[in-house]
Amino acid sequence: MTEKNRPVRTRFAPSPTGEFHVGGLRTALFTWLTARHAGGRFVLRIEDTDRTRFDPGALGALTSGLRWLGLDWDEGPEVGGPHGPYLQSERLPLYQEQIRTLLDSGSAYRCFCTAERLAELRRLQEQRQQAPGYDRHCRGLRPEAAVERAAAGEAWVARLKVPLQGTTVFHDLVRGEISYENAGLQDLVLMKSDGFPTYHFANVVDDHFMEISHVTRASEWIPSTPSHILIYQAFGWEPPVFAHLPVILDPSGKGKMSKRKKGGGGPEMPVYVREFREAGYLPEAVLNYLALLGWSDGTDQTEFTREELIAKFDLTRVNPTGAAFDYQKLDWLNGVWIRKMEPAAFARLLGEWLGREGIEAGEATLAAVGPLVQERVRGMKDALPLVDFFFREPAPYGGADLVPPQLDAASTLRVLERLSGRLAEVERPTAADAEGAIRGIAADLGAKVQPIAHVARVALGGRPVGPPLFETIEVLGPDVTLRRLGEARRRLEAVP
RNA sequence: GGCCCCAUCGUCUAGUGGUUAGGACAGCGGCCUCUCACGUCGCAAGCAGGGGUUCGAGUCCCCUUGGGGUCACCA
Repeated sequence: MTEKNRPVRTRFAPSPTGEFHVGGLRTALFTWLTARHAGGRFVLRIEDTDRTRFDPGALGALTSGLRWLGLDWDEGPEVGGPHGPYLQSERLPLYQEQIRTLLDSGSAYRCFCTAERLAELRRLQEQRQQAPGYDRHCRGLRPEAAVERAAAGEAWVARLKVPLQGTTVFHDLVRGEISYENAGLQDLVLMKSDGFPTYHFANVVDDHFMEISHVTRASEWIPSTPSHILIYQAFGWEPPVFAHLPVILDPSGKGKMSKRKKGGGGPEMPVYVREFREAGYLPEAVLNYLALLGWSDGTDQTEFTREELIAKFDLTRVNPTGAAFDYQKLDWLNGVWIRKMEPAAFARLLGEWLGREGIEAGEATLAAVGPLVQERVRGMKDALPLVDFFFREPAPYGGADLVPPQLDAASTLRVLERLSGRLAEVERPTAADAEGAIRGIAADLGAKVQPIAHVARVALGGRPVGPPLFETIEVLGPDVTLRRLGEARRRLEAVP
């Protein structure tokens, strides 16, 4: 009964009230994929009917966040379209006109109850342990009398006249059949006294006139869906297909992910789209991860490109269960996508991140350093401590840090001296030269390569971990290498 | 509290009456190896509980329990 053969048109309809949350991004992604998969249209509509919560910066956060993941909209702000305007605050005349239809047909009625009366009503209900809700005080008003009071300037809202009996059923693409007894539904407000529509009313009117075929939204909207259906019925309109997406839970799995949570004493985890971007996550990884959060194609595939998602995404394969956000898996996927990058692209990205740290990196060095770390990082922030010494002096270290567990200070000093000597024999040591030198020293001293490499690694980079040593020596060049080896010797000798 | 939704390893999931319940992340161990990663091999880990239906239930039904959502002139 809800199956349609009309063209697929989906919409993402956020309200501009602040930051763009990942949960919203995931909803946008599923909505966008539904349209793209079917070759339909994706609409962006801004639900700014609450003037008290409006945030002027929110629209920009929304559009830049969507663009970041490559979720382009066919109709909406900035691009226009045949069903505009796409900001609800600019569609007020439409809502006024439509509410009149409902008022005239008796499907809606004017309510003059004041905020004070409503508050008192609620207080009494609470006191008597009754279910809260409007008591339909104005439902019985004679229409003519209501019109007169309104004309006299009395403030009013329009409420939906919900049937007192019967059941409202709808088919949800994700959960199947959902039904509600009308007796439990409220006569909800359609138009506010300030002349603005409520979400419920504007949403239905716009979805109808924008010819939306599939309404995809968060599952928190399930309880108001029967009311929406009743509005469609009051107009005599055919409702769209509904698909309520599962909530994204906190990493702990307890409660929905809303406010930022702190990892066990660790750094703050991003929750806003902007924060993910600033933390150095790749859009490919976020797209991939979000798609898997609540959806699966039924195979073992875990890595998906945007194109693969478009080809395979299907709302009916969305899992109804709430899903906990797993930062570790996102991090892993980010590493996967970093490794998939073209080396040149990675080098460029690395350069940008170094730039933010105030490190100016030459293109040639970047191109040489990039491949050394590309497969060893999961996030761009991991790259800094791995490569900084190529572009500036190593982090300060103590002479004792040079000495590996397998050697003593005297032999460590010998390693430093011999390495300098060997490397100085060649004009410009290549990685192969460096390898020969270090393996040779190990053989001479009857030691393993590991401790010898440790000494050199600390001497050159200031840390016991870093990129592959031999290549590092080649990229660093003879001047820097020999100078740092000499510096290391001085530090070692300074140890008491 | 009323109403609605949900329930497979710690996490994300596959499963559509007959499977040794599969994969991925994380964890642990081995291999690779100049460190760290990557890669690779392996281990551990799950059908919330109870009733039915059935020759046979993770799969269907009911109850319990647990979790979530929602009850505004906010969306």
